[in-house]
Amino acid sequence: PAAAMALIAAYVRKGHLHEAKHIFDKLEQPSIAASTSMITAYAQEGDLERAKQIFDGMELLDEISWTVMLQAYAQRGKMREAKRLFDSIPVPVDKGRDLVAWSVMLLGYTQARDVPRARDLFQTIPRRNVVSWTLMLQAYVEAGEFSNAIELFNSMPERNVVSMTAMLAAHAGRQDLEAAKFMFDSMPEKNLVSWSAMLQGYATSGDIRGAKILFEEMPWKDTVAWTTMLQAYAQAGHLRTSLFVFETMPERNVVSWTAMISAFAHSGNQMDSIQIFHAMNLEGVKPDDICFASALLACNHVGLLYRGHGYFTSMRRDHGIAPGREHYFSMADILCRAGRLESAQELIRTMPFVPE
RNA sequence: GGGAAAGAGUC
Repeated sequence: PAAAMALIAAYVRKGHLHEAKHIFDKLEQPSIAASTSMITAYAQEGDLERAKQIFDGMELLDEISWTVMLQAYAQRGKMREAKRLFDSIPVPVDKGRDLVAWSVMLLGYTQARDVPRARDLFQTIPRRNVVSWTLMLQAYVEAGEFSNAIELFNSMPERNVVSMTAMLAAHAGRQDLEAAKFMFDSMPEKNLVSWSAMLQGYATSGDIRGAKILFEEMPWKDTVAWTTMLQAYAQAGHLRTSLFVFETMPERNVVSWTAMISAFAHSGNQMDSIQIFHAMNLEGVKPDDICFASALLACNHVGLLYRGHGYFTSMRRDHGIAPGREHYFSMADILCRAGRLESAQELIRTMPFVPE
């Protein structure tokens, strides 16, 4: 049973819902933890119905199972459902409401760009911690309410490396290199994310020289940092250097590959993009929706009808990815360029989105 | 043994 739990947790973490379910189904008396893991697994798949089914079938619920179900709704933007559930969570009179549940709600409103509700909720939290404050900061940042973000940051009772990095990243996002650097230099503790955020600050400000210097000073580098550097060169038009970074980095994930595909496509080398896309498949790195969008864009620009169509159909068939708007539009564009107007119209007519 | 905040790719 304990071993089964460890297995389920491992499968869920890797996104292997089927394997997790297989083990879960064999348990006669699933523990709260096992059921909670399965809720997480279904929520990851976007299958809220099954997630709720498990939740409703549980005899005992604890703080974590409530919060996981809450998160399932909040992550999918179902804030009305989330709020209903939140209000039905029993609150122990002595301890008060679980802070994590507050955080999940706050994050949900942030992702919904609902600053008024986020602020209301934030002000209702009886004992805010640094996570609550950082979430509220992020709500302002993502809604573009920068002066509110600054004001909140300055009034935070406590800051840590995460909240300071969030503020640093906000400065970087506005290309305020001075403010970002000032924050970076004033941080008593820096981790890989802080360094990476600073690196991104240089990159988006077009200071490729500063980016390179910082990159070489970094005490640790992961794939995110390497890809940021790759992208910095690509955006500055240094395609050769970008490719050099790509070939030098110790590991490449789907984001690094996609950055390279786009770098070639944006510089007019669409055939190189397509070669990179193939090399990625040969390496066994699974393309995701964004990667397919980039590959389709490259096909579109050089008018590769059959290849483009091959990618488009392969998305669902081989990778289980539902084509989104941009995939349909790219594909329709490819068809148009090839003179297949009626096929293009048919595709747009049958796509599961409202055409604009 | 299961839950919350910060950094990279498309537009």
